[in-house]
Amino acid sequence: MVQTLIFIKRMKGDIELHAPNGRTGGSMAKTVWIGDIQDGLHNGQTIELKGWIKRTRGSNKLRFVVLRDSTGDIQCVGKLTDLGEEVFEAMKGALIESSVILNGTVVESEKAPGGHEIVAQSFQIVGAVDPERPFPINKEALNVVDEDGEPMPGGSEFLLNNRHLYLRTSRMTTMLKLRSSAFGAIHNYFRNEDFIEYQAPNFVAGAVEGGSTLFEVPYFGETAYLTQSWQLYAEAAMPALERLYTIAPSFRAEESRTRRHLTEFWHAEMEMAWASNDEIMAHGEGVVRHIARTLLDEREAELSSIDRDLELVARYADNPYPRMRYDEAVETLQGMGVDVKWGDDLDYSKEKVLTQDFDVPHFLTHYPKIAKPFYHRVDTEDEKYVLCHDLLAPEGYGEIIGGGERTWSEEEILRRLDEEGTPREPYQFYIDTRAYGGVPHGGFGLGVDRVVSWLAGASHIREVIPFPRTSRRVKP
RNA sequence: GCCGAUUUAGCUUAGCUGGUGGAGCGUGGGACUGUUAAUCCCAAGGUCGUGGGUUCGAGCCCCACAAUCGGCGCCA
Repeated sequence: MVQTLIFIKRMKGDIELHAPNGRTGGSMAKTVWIGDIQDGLHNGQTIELKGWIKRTRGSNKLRFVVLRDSTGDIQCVGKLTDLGEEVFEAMKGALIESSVILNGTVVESEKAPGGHEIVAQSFQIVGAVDPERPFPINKEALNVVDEDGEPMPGGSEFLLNNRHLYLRTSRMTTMLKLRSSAFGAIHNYFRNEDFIEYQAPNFVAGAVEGGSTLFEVPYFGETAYLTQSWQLYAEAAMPALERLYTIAPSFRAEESRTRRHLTEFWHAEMEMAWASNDEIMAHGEGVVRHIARTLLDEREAELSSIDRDLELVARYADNPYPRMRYDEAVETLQGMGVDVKWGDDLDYSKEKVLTQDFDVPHFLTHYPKIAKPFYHRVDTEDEKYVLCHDLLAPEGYGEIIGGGERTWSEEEILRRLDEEGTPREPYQFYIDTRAYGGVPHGGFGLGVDRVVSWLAGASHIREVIPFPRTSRRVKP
């Protein structure tokens, strides 16, 4: 199909936009972005700007209209003498979040926020906002604080109910940009390391995580479940692709009421043939550090705008992540007077104590076999342990990676299932994959939302996903 | 699943020992030619989450229910 190509100059070169040929009678494509204006690319030019009204102020002869688009904010000045009575009145009556097209001259101005402003020559409202129904999110709604007076815009019931409108406010827009860069960084990391992207089904027949609750879905007279992890299906493809990864949603029907949990979260998972626990961990460290580095390279201004300490993020990008065996962690905790005994799983309250002195993420390895499910491979050097790892983020953000070597021989996996009293039948396809050329292998799952939440310094994981799903909320 | 809270105008909230609810933002009207979350004046806007109880009288005390938030368990 023939399409009209419009080439637009942006900071990073030419961007191709595709407009339907002739059908709309002309192009709606936008050619000027606020971010570029504030970077000085349009000084002295007369331009056409398309955007939304963020705020207005002024007198009855001079109006200031702050416009926003996806790249930033800019102050526009409208003078009665330039615009004429009719257009000036329209500008005066335009409400917040009206969409507008404004023509004017870009000037440098020390008085304008950002250093530039536009002196308007024309002003046209595209989508008006009704005064009977003004944009409900105002500065008061954004002023939500918790009991300690800390800003907590993600915790307001009103903002959660109006999430579809909250998305366009500056904090949420910033979080979505950080999130995008994090997703891109994960793809780049694994592709650069010769991993192949691979998709597993979201409807599944059985559990992956022992103990985690599954969401049931009616499935043509049968019951299916929403996947908790791609792992079992990734292991099936491991002999074909050897190094594979995905970024996909996982679902867990846990009534967790914490700032680290969602019922639907984005899971970056990798699986790797011929790999030891140490080698898998090296990729876990590699991808997390690459995400931190990418955020600094691509989103420094955004991180600063939400008051994130850039030196802290740089520390996470530039330093190796130490490894600590489970036994050592337990001893450390006991030394701190924490009531924990060997064989206990380390819950969040203990993780928090353990990580309070960490200045970078730490791996915890070699958990007792009794604390982990059957697919974790037993350490041949000491069969009390399994070859696994968790990566714990500092600043109280908790576990961001869980992974390790998999039980790979058919004989051993059957023994582990029997030891646990887990029935074989639901895992028959998984056991089958061991019967034909099993090899040592492993992988990990990374909670993408958790990593973004941590690196952004968010007050709640809800802050970094557009429409959070928790045990109490599936709307909007 | 467990524990702890909250619910007053569109939003954010004040409300004393129980005696007919105040404000800021937003909206409408007015003033102002350089504002920076503009400012100043005026106005409209409330069956105080729902149901019941105590009382001469309930936003406030008691009970139930509902919605939501925070923390824990579990995990990414």
